[in-house]
Amino acid sequence: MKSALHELIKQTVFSLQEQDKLPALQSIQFQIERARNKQHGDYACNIALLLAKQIGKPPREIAEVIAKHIQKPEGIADISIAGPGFINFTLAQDAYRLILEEIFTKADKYGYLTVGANQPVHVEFVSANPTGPLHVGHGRSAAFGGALADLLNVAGYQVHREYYVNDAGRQMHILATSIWLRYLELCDLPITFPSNAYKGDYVFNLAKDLVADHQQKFVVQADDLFTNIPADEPDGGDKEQHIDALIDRAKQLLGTENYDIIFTYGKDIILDGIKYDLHSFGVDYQEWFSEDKLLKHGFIEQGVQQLKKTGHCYERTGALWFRSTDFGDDKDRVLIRENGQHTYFAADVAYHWNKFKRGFRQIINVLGADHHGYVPRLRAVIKALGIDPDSFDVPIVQFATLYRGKEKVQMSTRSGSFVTLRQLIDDVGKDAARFFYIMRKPEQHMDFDLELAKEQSTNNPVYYIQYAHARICSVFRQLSDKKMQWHKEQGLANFAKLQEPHEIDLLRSISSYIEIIETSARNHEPHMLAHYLRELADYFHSYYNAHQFLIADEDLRNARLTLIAAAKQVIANGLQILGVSVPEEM
RNA sequence: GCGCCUGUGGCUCAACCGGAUAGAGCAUCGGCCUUCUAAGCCGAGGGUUGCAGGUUCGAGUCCUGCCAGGCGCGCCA
Repeated sequence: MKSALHELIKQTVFSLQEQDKLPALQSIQFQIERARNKQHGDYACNIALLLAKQIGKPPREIAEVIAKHIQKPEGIADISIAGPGFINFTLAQDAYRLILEEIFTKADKYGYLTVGANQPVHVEFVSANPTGPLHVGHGRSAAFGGALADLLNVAGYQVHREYYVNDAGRQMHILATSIWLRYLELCDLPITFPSNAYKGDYVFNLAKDLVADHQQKFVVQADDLFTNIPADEPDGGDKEQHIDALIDRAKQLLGTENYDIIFTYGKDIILDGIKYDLHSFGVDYQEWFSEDKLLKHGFIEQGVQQLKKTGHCYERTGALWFRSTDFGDDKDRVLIRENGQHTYFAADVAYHWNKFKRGFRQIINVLGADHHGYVPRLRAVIKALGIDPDSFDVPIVQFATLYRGKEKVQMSTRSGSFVTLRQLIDDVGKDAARFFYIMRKPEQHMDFDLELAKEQSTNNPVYYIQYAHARICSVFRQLSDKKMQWHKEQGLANFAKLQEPHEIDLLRSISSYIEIIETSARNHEPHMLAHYLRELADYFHSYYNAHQFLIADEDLRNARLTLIAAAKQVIANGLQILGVSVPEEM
């Protein structure tokens, strides 16, 4: 309806210009939007306000000329002019009936749109290094990315969810070495655990399993281990040098084969854990794309070559640089180091080139706030490679500051003191956790009080929405008890009986679902859908308290049941997109 | 020092490419269950949208400068 009205206004103004009733003007970007206040009808158009200046007449006057010449379309009951010069449209009752019919026809597919035109979209999110379990910070990216992907899918895009597995870097070696050192501790060797190693309990558990599976196979002499290793930070040394030396020593003492066993073992178990956690959070991927794969397939070389071809690369002090400052970055970036090794950045160049080459027309890369400094150089790469910058979006998900009551919870994977996503799911539940995250727009910093989320779980908006759905189910369950029946067709036939303000409010809300899907998908803002569902549930609960559904008047009963059945369907479809379960009873 | 994000009732947050009287929830106070689930509903109080300018018919939204908080500024990943 929104786009139909937009087209209608456009045509009307055009024809008025041809008849010289309005001066010819440059094309103008006017809007049709949902009226915030229901006294203003359902839709409002601001075109007269925008034309006023160019034409030099009061906006109301222009609005009247336009309104007078609009051929009132089907489904519109009233056109009026209000306020400073808005043209307001009020939907006819019959328009609502048609929407309800469509809801029943399409059922769980209601809300699926074609605006995406089946265009392939690549959505990358979370992509945390597999050096430890996901924590609550990743949870926000997972909830947002998952909902966005599902939203785009519903909007008609062909969505590909991908997790970039950073499994070839130094951090992974620190992990392997950490596991091995814990293993040696368990085998009663005198180990001073490095300050820069991974200290989480999960490393202990991995080491324990390693002992169980391989017994003493990886034990070495303690003297060999620490001899000639540069001092750790607490001893006045450098923690980076210390750990790097230990990694080298581990490879040397264990030999390639045994070292790889530990390395792969740690990586696989942790990655499996991440997959499991995300799966139980309702987030699944089409592909887990590993950095290792980029390397082995020569993609990094390809990506760098591609960038070189653009002529924006140069060599200096033995390294290969990308002149990202040509594209707005604040400094140039190294691709290939002096020692011949590629940088992380080079891998990312290759990865994005690879995404593009796989045929994705839109690339969405959800990043945590700690990586936002990376955006300018990524954008520079996109531009240099000749990819349309508008097809590349990098939503930044801000941190959630964790609280336990009034106490701030410090998080650090290294120190091991953090709340895992797993713990969060176990504590507050998948539904509450996901909805809580999704309700906030990603760029908004948010406070997450674990205690409150737990204690007040019954006050969480998610239950409020789910309850609305369960209540409707309950009403229908009781039909037979009261020896009543519901005939949908009778309900639609008696649709005009729905004249109560509560009923109109609910209808209005239901009728805007499609637009919410479209807008939130277009803007990459799933939180809009969350807020909408809250509001829809609100209208339903008010209606529920004000009127009876299971009443003697058969015509009215059918009409009302038809209305709430439609509400139920919309709530279910919306929650589905957000990854929240849809209970039939609570 | 530079860059990005944020600043909206006591608290947590909305406000759909700038629109009409800035909206919800929590908390507080007052009402509503012999009636379809009270995990609900109805009502009340509570605001100079961080501050100061600017742009225009119109600014929470855009621009400039401050203030405050978060994050980032490696040939690390």
